[in-house]
Amino acid sequence: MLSVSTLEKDKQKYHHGDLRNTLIQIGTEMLIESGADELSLRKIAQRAGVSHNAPYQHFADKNALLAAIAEEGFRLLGDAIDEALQNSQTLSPHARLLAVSRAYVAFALQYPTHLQLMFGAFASETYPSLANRSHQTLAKLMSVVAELEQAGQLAENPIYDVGMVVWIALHGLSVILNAGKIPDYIRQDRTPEILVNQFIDMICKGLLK
Amino acid sequence: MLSVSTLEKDKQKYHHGDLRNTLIQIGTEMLIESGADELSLRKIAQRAGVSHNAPYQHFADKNALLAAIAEEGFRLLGDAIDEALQNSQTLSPHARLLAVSRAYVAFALQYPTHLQLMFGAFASETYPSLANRSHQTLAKLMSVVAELEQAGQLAENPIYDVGMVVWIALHGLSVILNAGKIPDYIRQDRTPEILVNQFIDMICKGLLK
DNA sequence: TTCTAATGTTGACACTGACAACATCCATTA
DNA sequence: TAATGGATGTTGTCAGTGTCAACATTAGAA
Repeated sequence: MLSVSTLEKDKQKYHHGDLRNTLIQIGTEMLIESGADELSLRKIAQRAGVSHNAPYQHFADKNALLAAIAEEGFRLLGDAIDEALQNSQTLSPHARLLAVSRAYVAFALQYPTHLQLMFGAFASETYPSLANRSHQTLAKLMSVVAELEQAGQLAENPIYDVGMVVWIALHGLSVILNAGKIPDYIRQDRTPEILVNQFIDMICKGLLK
Repeated sequence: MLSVSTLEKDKQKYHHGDLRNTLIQIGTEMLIESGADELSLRKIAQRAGVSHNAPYQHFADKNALLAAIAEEGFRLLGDAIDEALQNSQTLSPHARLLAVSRAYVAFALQYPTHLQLMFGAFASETYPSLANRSHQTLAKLMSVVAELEQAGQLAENPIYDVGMVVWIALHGLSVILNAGKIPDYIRQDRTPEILVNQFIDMICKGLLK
């Protein structure tokens, strides 16, 4: 092999420098591009310009890298929610809840494979930082619920339970939309946004008399 | 190889007879036993006592077999719901809704990998019979909602939308429970059954004043 | 009975995750 | 400054996987 001039911009050092984060980033990209089935450690390593075994210095096994990618997914989801909160500052708590809800489902539809990874069965004890990230995401939902509470609009339920119900509804809707499991005769012409608005509103107001 | 006496009980015929269903059944068992990662066409074929390529006579590829296993999962879920309906015949529509809800979540917790498969991204056009099965499952939920309607207990929402909201909530709760994503400080000591009862009740009554 | 389509087998191939042994490099310390 | 050990990356290898192609066996229709 020829030795590479140190003046080259992308000079190839023996040590990558930040391989761990690079692998997570590339994995995230490939997951978005080609889906979870096409994700292989070796392809990720290759695209990072590193040997097929280098990832094992930073991740115990493939699952550990997937968990890190899932964690990155929660970060992205958190950003999307934050953005919705930013853009709805002047609105009522209820309108903000709907804005956040739409952002959640929009994220789910944009990154379906990510969502599946994020809610896969990664043991919290094995991947505590992943668990933390998911709790942080939930906290963002809770903050909107807290606004409703402060506005005196909440029925008499534990506030945390209200947040959980919202999360559950958003996630259920996301999964069922992604799986294409809403029959046409029910869905009719409604966009995801409209479905979110209507379904979350129904939950806010209650299904029964 | 020695020729096998035709008197042997499990004589090995060249043609299996009902390989397609056998593969689905074995796949279902292995999915329950060892999870989706351990599922391989070759292991399933081996356990069926058949060569590693025999499955390709009945399934275009691995994904097609997975779709069939997912379909079997909807059948099992349907059975669980039917059983809950049987056992609650004397109860009120609302109590029957809760019974079905508990059955749904109980199934999800018992067969977590199945649930993930069932709501994976199988294109409805490619696997129409899987789509049918999922619609049949939804119909069972709808029947309980119809009871509520006939009892005059439904708020003014399209009945199909009510059914969808119930499904969404049940599925969201199932996934989030399976993923272990309810923080301890929220979950406290509540069993899944109690969580189902409380959360579904909250949705029935509404979150807001 | 004959013949053809359905069903099952054998063999091969590229790809994958993982392990072990080795190479390179960086940072600390003497 | 020099060396030395731990962190990082590489090469080689292995069993297991999904899939394709070619072939073998069989059941059922003609």
